[in-house]
Amino acid sequence: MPQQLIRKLEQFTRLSGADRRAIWDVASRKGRFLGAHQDIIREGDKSEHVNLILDGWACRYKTLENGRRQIISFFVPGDLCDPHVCVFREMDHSIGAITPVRLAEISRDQLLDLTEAHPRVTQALWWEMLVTAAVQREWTVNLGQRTGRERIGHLLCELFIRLRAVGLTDGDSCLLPVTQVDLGDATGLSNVHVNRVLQELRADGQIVLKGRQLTIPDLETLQAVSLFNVNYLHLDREGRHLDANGPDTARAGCPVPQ
Amino acid sequence: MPQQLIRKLEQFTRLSGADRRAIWDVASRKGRFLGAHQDIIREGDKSEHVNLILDGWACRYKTLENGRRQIISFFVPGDLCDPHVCVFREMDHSIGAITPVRLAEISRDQLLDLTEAHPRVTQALWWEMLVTAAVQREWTVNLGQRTGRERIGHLLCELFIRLRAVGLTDGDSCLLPVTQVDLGDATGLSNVHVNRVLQELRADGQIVLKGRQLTIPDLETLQAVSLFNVNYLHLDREGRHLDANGPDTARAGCPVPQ
DNA sequence: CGCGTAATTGACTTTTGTCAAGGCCGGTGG
DNA sequence: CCACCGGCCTTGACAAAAGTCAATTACGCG
Repeated sequence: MPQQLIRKLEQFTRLSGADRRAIWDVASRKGRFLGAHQDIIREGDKSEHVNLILDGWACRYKTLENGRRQIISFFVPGDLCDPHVCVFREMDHSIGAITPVRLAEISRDQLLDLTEAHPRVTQALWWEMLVTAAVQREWTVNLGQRTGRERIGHLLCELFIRLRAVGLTDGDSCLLPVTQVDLGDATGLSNVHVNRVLQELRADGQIVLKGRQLTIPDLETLQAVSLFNVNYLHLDREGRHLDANGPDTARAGCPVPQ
Repeated sequence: MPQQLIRKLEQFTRLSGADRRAIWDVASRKGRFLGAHQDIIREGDKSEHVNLILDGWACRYKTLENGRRQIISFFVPGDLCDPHVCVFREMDHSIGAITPVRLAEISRDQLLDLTEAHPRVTQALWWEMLVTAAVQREWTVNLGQRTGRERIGHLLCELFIRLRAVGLTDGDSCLLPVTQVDLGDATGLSNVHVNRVLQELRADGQIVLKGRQLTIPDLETLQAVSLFNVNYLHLDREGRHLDANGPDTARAGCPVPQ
């Protein structure tokens, strides 16, 4: 079931059959199902394990005292939700399901065993964690410096490319199971403005969005007008220098503390 | 010279004398000086080591094709700049000095030696890295959901509290060696608007800002009107359960990959 | 003292938000 | 099969927040 995670990690480095089986194994132990709009974990809770999204979409979010909500990141299949495992006493944000979600709960010990036995996986999980941080930085840029239209365009480019990296696109189309309110909460725009921006993008032929189906006829153009530079996703097999050797024996710190 | 780093790490857990000496040691090997506005490392460069700020302020930033710049985070003494060491082929952003800066360059191997010998330090460095990520998330919220005034107020609260955590405040005052343009680049506001917001905050007695000296007469009030919740900085000795024991021998993954 | 950077101010424009009403559409129950 | 319901999308009119431009002032530093 964790095809997407494996596929994503292989954007960074090549994994052996044993590596893949080990990932498959930890991801198949303990599952959980949630309905749309349910919280996977809430601000203030203690996070006990890492959640791997197997199916569906989720998001990290925070709600302010004045009631406004910011979506901090989106999670799609193959994403790991909270690597803070056991360092922080409690979550400083919530994670909620957008669609119905199926996830695997991976304990800290399972992860430690996995990484001790599979240094290549360790490297790949490090890469995954650092890409997550890079995405967060890019969101800061998005919210701070781009216009409404650029923000939405940028977000759609990012989501499309991330989905493509895990095999969840179909040509130039993908599912986009989020409401316009969600898009607004992620981009810092009102739902009304999101609506208008989407119409503009549609009118210019830059997107086709009908129901939950998104089509980007010309990704390059959308990227250009959205000031989207794909570098921050680091999808270009940066760990490929490891491909030649057998199991990597270089010292590799473990991406799970304690 | 790395008093601030040590002091900061002790916000999380208690360190032994040997832990502190080991940190002192790696931070004293190789230093570097930069003038204000010089780049410590630039987008596209290969990052070879972790930079520890010993003195001065720096910032992470990105420049878009249209010339606009977003400051993604501020670094003050005691902060570690780029833990991406050697996973990514190249930096996806730049780090620049705001004031003249003195920093320590810590190689990956030094860090690995340090963490292998000092599990408590490993834990603390994990905590530091996760706090950095939490700060980045909070910036996303700041840019997405707060008004100009709240954004500036929030940023000032954060900086003041971070400085206080490393002993760089003096009562209710601290140095704020950034221009209004910098504040704008960090909060997504124009310099003109930053100026007006600062005047409002001054007029309401919420800050005193003269030259590079910032005073916050009533931090609690400023926090309240800025929707600032300190939790995300995780300064409350969350690792204090480790205090009692001697050197911690629990498995601790290393916060430096490869 | 003079230069250059940074801060300030005013007038005006643009972007985005708010409010409120109406339309679409899929699902459900009679 | 159809009417109704609720969530989501769409639209218009207006308001508020923030940006831009341009000129002026303050201030630190050599």
